[in-house]
Amino acid sequence: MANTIDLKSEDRSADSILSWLEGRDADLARQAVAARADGRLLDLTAALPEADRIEILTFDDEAGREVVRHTASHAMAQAVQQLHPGTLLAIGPAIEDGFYYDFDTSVTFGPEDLEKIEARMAEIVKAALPIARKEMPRAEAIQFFRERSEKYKVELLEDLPDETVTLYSQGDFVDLCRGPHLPSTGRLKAFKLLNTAGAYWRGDERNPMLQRIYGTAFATQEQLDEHLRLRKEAARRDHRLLGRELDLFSLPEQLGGGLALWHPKGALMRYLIEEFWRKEHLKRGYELVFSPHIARARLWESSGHLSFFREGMYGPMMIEDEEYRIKPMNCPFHVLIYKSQLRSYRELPIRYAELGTVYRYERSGVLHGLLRVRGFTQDDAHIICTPDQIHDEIKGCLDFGLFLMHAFGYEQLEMDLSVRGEADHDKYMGSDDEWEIAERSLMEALESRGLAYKRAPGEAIFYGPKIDIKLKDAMGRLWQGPTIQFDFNLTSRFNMEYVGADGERHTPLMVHRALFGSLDRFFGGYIEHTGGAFPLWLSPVQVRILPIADRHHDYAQQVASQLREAGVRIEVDDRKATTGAKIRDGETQKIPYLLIVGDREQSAGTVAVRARSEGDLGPKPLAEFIAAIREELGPPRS
RNA sequence: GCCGGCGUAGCUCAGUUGGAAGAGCGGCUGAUUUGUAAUCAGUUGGUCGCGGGUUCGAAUCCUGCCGCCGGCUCCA
Repeated sequence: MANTIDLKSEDRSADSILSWLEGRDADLARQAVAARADGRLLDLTAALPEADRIEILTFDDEAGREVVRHTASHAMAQAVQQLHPGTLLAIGPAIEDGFYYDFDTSVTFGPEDLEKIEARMAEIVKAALPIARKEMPRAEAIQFFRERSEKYKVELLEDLPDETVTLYSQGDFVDLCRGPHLPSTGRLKAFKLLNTAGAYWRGDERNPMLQRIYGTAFATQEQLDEHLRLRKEAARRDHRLLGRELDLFSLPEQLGGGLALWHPKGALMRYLIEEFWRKEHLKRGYELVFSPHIARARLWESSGHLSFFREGMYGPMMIEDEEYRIKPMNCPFHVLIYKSQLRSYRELPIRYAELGTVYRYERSGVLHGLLRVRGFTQDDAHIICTPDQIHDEIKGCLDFGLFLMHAFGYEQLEMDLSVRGEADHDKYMGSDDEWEIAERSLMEALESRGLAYKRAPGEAIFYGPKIDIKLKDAMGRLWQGPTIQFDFNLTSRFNMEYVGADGERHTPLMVHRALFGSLDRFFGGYIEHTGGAFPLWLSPVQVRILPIADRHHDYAQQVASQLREAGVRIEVDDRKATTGAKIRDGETQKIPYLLIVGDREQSAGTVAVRARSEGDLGPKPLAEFIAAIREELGPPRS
């Protein structure tokens, strides 16, 4: 947390914040990276501000981390320019967990280059170069960078609105930068360059391709080591590796990019997830529907998808001279079900839910395991209701989403409320009234549940505002979770109506809602979250029985049939292998319980229980074991 | 799609200067009858991603495709 110091009675004669702080609190001065007063970030080299209070930022503050990483990115850029003169600089910001810098250079950076650059950075750090801030009129800065042929910097400057800009320099290196920065390169403690990648200038593929180097920096070597350990752990948990090791799914080349096969164990898990999902929906008053994979192109014209989602859709196929398309979304089908009759307000709310498989074109370069595919199943639902009902419906969606995520062990959630931008209301569908009621119902739902959320103006989709829930996984990474979106587009395009109590026709409100989003992606993320160690209710094999020798096979089968009767998914490892090898295989397969049975168990009618990653729990009567796990055999309860 | 890297047995990976395709794991067979994370032996397994070229000779060099990986962009 930021250290706030009252300045009112302080002696402000020191020539910088840093020297003032050194006289006051040497410890804090060592850890300080920047300061903040009146909401403005300041370099430690700046003079003490007029403000009444000052916050001293350290690496523990988010803004402080950014300062450290941004300074690291400058040190990297300096190292690159020293090693490869003529390299042009694009941008080099701090990002979540690290930083990057984009370069325009004729050399191609490989892993060896990263080591060399890192070594040079270490020299720059050792030299403890003072970092100086300089204000300059924009025109002068343009002239300065033009002389150095830094065309990207010139372009950035030309787009800046401010008449005065700031430059930061350290040794022979100068960069356009808002700052703040550490007072000296010597204050960088622990950093590491991670990988290289191509990146378009300003993210636009019509622009030149630059070379990006990613790195990260921390306040201490221990923190950096921990971060690198987590990265390694994440790589070890990669769902593509676990998917093969646990025989859950595959994406064979012969099948085509972005198309997955669910193997029996993965399919069983998916079945269990879907069964849970369906039951929970029925419990909450949803009605399940099914829809086909293709539809006349005209339907997609009516819905507008052929205009605003065209690039995501696969090409036409002709059926009896009529153009059809594979569905990229389920919404129009649900709308047609709604429109199959004239609806009364008494029927509302209507909640249609479907596990609908959709196909979307994704460029080959973005495909990634199950997380990014071309065919996937959405857990889609559309709620159609009156304005009176909308508040309760949104709360219902939110509660449902939170329940489901908790059921899968996601405890840390972040909420975004995406609303219209201030201006430009023309580009959005729906009336001001509709937007107001929609935004209010979303906001109230979040607030009634005491959830902290981030309001994001301008982030709404053109057809309505939405809540996005993000999940933090076991390795601290954020994933897209449930989304609750208003849709003013389809209600209007399909002229959806209901007859109100007044006998008049009204346009209902429609909410599009997905909780898993994509079952495929959710499953991929869940594999990484759990590392393949699934809870009992989802484990394809819940218990494996390991007879010690052949003479125990009969007893093992007896144990197996009793467990099977109790509804446990079991296997008997009757291979001719040592018990050690069987245990190792069971642990590798991440089976929750291994039951070892030998002479002692056979004569006592017990099983020796070994729990996944907990080890030997000793012998237990079988009935006792069954009673102990019975509660966890089924899905979580609401 | 673009930039960069990679592609050798089911998996993980060696393969020197262009000169007879290898190991471990897995699979199969046999022996061992096993007590809490790998018993031993034998054996099987290859269009060296695909096509074209250079060469007396190509896994190795050149070239065109395909796929995968890290990113860019977009999003579930």
